Amino acid sequence: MAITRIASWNINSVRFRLPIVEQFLRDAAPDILCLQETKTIDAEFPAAAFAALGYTHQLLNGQRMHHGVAIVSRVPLTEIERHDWQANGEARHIAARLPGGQRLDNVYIPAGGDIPDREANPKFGQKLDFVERMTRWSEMLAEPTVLVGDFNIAPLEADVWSHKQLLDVVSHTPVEVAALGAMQAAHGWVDLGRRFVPAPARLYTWWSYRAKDWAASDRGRRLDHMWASPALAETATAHHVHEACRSWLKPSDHIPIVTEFDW
DNA sequence: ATGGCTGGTAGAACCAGA
Repeated sequence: MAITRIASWNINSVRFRLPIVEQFLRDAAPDILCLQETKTIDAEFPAAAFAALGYTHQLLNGQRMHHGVAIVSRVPLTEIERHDWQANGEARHIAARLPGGQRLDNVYIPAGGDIPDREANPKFGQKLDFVERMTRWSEMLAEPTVLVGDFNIAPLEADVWSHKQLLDVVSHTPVEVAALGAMQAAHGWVDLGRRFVPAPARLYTWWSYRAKDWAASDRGRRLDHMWASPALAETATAHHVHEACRSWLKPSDHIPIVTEFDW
């Protein structure tokens, strides 16, 4: 058996942040990296830079300016499909078939705007609808799958710096947490982050750019996740959050997360 | 309690992120 490392990172512009992506790939050496918020059309994706580091297999679903996802890999993979769970043309998902037959889904769930109310803020309703459609998809999904990405929901009290102060803040509201819980139950998804770092231990993947000192204030949230089908979850051997990347030059506001599988 | 920052694109008294 060998170890396969899968990483996920909301990079907040893959072109602007190419130097730190390259540094991460050198340091962490994942076999596969799933990116969200690439913010570029596929024709301008820095394909040659990734290929130069050995990540020659690339699946791209980008768009101009916003959103965009990609999977770059040192092992062969083929595209299965790309869902548009908002039915509005936004590039938020791509899925791959891995060499061992496993399925890998990379998703960027909508942030949902500022106001946690469907009527006052249509983006919040779109976010809930997106999760609802992923729940219907999860119910039907019958193959061993790893689902990673920026879910933009921090479900547990220990996933945020202050449960009480974030109850009305989009990403941690009870309605979002309930929707994500329903999605998790629909396939029996195993939360790999919490399998290896059980609550109530602190586990964050995002810190706002607006803090003067992100590490000192430590007002983090766990917005990025890796889930696996029950049988596949048993093959996971380690999980890491690369918090140091938040302090790198020109950082993303998210950090990369990695799970190792014994495949 | 509020405001605080960032990238892309346009050239903003912008938008979107979360």
